[in-house]
Amino acid sequence: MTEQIFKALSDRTRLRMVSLVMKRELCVCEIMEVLNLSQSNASRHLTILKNAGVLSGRKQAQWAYYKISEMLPPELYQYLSRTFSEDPLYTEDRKRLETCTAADGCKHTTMGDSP
Amino acid sequence: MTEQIFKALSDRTRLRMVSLVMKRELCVCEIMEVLNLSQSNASRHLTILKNAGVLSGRKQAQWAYYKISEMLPPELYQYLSRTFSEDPLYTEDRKRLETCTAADGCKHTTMGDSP
DNA sequence: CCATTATATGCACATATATTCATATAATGA
DNA sequence: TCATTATATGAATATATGTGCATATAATGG
Repeated sequence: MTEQIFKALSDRTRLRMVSLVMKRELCVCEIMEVLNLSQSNASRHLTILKNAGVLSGRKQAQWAYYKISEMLPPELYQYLSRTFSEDPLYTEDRKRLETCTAADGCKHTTMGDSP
Repeated sequence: MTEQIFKALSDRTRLRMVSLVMKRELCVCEIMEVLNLSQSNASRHLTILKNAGVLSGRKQAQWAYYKISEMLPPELYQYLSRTFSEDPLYTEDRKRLETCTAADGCKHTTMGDSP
C-alpha cells in the first residue's frame, strides 16, 4: 500500500538504513553498528521497512540480511538515490559504512571472503 | 527535508488531498466536501502538506487555494501520479470531485465563471 | 552440551499525531 | 454595522509510534 511505503520512509533512522542498504546487502549487526543503534531498535525498523516492501530480507546461518526490495517503485528508488547522494547526513553514513567493514565492523564479512 | 515530505505523504487523508489537488487548484471547502472532512481537520492536513513543500497555497478573498508545489521532487510527482491513477481509492475521489463542483459543491466556482 | 553470537519480540513508557470542539481572524455582501 | 462564509488555530483527547529493557529463538563453534 502506498500509505505504508511513505510511512516506512517517514523516519530518519529508517531513511538512513535504506541509504546504507542501497549500497549493498547488509546484515542487522552492520547496520546497528554504523548507525549506532540498539539491536532491538535496528531490528524493529528493518522489519517495518520489510513489511512496507521497501526492503527484502533473507536469513543465512545466524544472520539476517536486508537489501532493497525489487518491489520498491522505481520512481521512489530514483528519488531516494538522488537524495542520499546529495545530503551529507547520508553520505557520511555511507562513508562510515566503508571504514566499518574495512576495519572490522562485525565479526564476519558479508559474504564468503578468502581464507 | 526528505523526512518531512515522506511524513506529510504518510497519511491516507493527505494522500487523497494530494490526489485531488493534482487535478486542479482547489480551495479548502471543496476538499473537505469531497473527502467529507471537518473544516478544521482539512485545514490542518493542508497546512502540513504545505509546510512539507508538497503543496503551495495562496489566498484570494476569503478563500485559501492549494495546488501542487513546484518544489515537489519530480520523481515523487511521477510516483504519486501513477499511484493515484491506478488505485480505485483515489480515482473515485476524483470522480466525486467532478460531480461535486459540477452540481454545486461550494457556493462558489473555483475561478471566475461566466454570468 | 554449553557458551557465544545474531536476531526477533513482549512489555512499558514517553512522545508524536490525528481528530474534534470551540473560538479567533478575516473577507464579503446586504 | 452586522450576519454570513471561509479559514486557521488553541485546547483536549485518543491513538499511534519510537525506544529501551528483558527475554525468547536459533544457529554456530568449541
